[in-house]
Amino acid sequence: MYGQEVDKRERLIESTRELLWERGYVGTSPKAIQERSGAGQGSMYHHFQGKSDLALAAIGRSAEDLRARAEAEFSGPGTVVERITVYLRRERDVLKGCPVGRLAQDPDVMADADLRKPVEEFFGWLTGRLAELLDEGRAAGDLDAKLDPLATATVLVAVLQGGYILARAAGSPDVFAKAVDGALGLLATKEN
Amino acid sequence: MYGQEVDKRERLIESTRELLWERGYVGTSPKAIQERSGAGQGSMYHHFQGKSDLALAAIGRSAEDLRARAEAEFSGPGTVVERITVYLRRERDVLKGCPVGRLAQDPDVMADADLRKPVEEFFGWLTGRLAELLDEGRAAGDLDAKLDPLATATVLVAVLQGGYILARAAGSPDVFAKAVDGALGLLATKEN
DNA sequence: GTCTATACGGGGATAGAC
DNA sequence: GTCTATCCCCGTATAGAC
Repeated sequence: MYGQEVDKRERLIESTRELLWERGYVGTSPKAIQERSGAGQGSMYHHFQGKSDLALAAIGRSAEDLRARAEAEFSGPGTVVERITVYLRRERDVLKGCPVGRLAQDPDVMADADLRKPVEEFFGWLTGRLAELLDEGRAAGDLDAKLDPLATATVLVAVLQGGYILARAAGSPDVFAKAVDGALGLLATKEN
Repeated sequence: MYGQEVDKRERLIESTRELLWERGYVGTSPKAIQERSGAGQGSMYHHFQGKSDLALAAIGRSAEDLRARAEAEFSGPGTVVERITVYLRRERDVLKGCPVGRLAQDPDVMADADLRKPVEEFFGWLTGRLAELLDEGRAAGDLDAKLDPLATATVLVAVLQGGYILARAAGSPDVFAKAVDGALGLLATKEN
C-alpha cells in the first residue's frame, strides 16, 4: 500500500510523536517534523491534511501505547498492591514528562475537540482501571476498607502527572520518585 | 520614574502573566503581549530587552504571588491539618491550571537558566514549607508518626499539579477536587 | 508518492522620528 | 517614553512538475 523505504508515512508519525513530547503542539512546526522524519513538504501533505491531522495520528498512537503498557502491568501477576507498585515504579523518562499528559497543557490541543479526545479518554480509562484494582484490593483485605477507590485512583494518576512537573522544575528525577514513594507510603495503611 | 497613564511597563508585565498562564511561553508572542497591554513595539522594547526579559519579570511576580498566598494560609489559625486543608481546598481557577507549574512543561523556559530559576525555587520552597508543617503535625500527634514529611509534602504538591492536568484533560474541575479529597483521605490515618 | 517552487502572514527584533 | 517603519526568517499551506 505504501512506498518501500521504511515508509515515510510511518516516520512522519513517529517524528511527530517525539516532537510533541519534547515541545508540545504549539512548539512543533511542520518544518521541524519534516526535518526530523527526512520527508519533504510534498510527502507530508500527501499523507496528511496538515499539522493537526498528523498530530491526531501521533497522539492517538501515543495514548494507545501508554494504555497497552499499563494494562500489561495491571493484568500481570501479584496482588493488586504489587501490580500498582510495578506500574508506579516502572522505569520512565521522567525529565521528558508524560507524552500524553503534557498535551493537556497545550492550548491548541485543548481547543480542538478531535485532538483533545484521545487525551481525555486515556486519563478516563486509566483512572477507572486503577479504581477497579483498588476496589478489588479492598475486597481482598489488602487495602483499608474505608479507602475511596475512585478518589484514590485519581490521587495516583495525579501524583504521576504532578511528579513529572516537579521533577522537571527541579531538574532531577528524584522528586518524581519521592512523590511515588510518598503515595505508596500513604496507601500502605494496612501494615500499621 | 515612569509615565503617567497607568504605567505601560506595569501593563506589559500583567499582560504577559496572563498570556503565559493561558498559552505558555512558546505560545506567547510579543505581538500578542503588545495587543493585550495596549503598548506598542517601541514601548515594549524600551522597558524590556525582549520577550525573555519581560517573561522573567512576569514569572518572578507570579511565583512571588503564589508564595505569599500560600504562606498566608500556612501561617494562619488552626491545626496543621486544618491549615493544609485550607490551602488545598482554596478556590482556584482549576481549568486554567497553575500559572507557575505550567511553565515547567515549556521547553524554552526549562532551557533558559534565568527563566527556570523562579520555577524551581517556588516548588522547592513550597515542598519544604509543607514538609515543615507535616513534621510539626506529626510532633503534635495529629498525624501518623510513621509518615515521611518530605515524601508526603511532595505528594501533596504533585496532587495539585497533577489535579490541574487531569481537570484540563477531563474538561471539568471535579477531577481536581476528587484528587484533593483522595489525598486528604489518605492523610487522615489518625482517625481510623 | 515525493520533490521543488511559491505564497503570505507572523515571530522577534532594530532604527529612527516625535 | 512611545510611535511607525522596516527587516529577515519561520510557520503553514498550495501548486504543479517528476
